[in-house]
Amino acid sequence: MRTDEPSIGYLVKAAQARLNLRMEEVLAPLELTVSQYSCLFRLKHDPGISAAALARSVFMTRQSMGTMLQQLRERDLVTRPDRAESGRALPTALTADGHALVEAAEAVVDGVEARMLAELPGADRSALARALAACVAALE
Amino acid sequence: MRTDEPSIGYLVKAAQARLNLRMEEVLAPLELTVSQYSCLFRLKHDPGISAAALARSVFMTRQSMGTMLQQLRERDLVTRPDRAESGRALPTALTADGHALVEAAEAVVDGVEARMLAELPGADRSALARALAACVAALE
DNA sequence: AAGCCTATGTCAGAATACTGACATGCGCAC
DNA sequence: GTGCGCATGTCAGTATTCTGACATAGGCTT
Repeated sequence: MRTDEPSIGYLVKAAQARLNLRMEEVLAPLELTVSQYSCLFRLKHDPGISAAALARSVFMTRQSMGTMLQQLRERDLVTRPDRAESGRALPTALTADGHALVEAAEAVVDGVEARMLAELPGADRSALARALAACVAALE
Repeated sequence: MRTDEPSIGYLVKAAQARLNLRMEEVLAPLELTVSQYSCLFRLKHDPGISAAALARSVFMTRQSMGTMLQQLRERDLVTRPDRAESGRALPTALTADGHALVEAAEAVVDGVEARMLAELPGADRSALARALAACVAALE
């Protein structure tokens, strides 16, 4: 009798927790937290995005993103105008330093993800991605 | 051309974030946070567990668990001896109130998980569980 | 044009979880 | 038996993120 299998919700949390832990380990030498990396990564693919949209894409509040962007700005990793040309949104983007750093970070983070998926054949990876996307959509 | 598919790491984070959000919503009427629910849930299945082991099982530090248990103790949801019979570990368990509350919480949380998996056939659910477990193990 | 709604950015305060540190108690090697 | 290592619990301080609130800017309806 095996009725003690962990729920899928718990497995999702477990996977996220371990992934976060391993990412912290490899990002620490670069002086980056996981949140900061996520932010820079997103900025690389969406330069000029607003802080609020950036926050939503990495599952944070815009207030927290505000303080984080201030720190990244002090390290000259991102740029942000003091005033908006039109509207309230301040378009944020990477500096050259920020771009270089996020590329270095991507290399080590890709290593972690590769390690996580090492035992999964390609077909299983696709199925996992589709299943997770379905879960996300169902909780919309 | 579609080369912008999100990584599995991002999907894991997205699923966990949305799941947490929906759990917060349904647990709020019970005056429970997700962390508190996780703690009570684990205590239901492992009465007498130590706070440190409890913390590990819900991916927190033992320090944070200490403060959380203090709060739960003040609400008479858990019991904890002031001194250990042997060793340092203080065996923690649910009170009758705690047991009743966690069962009510399980009902609403199960609803959220059911909603998350609504679109997935049974075979896909098994595959998802196995894939997630493999990811967790690979990051051990 | 005026009013309403929404989104963005920011300030202030609170909650939550973390790291570092230390004492205590057990088990194990020696 | 003694010393060492390891786990647990707790205190103190820090960091991160959150909620609540407000002002500003644009779109949309009327």
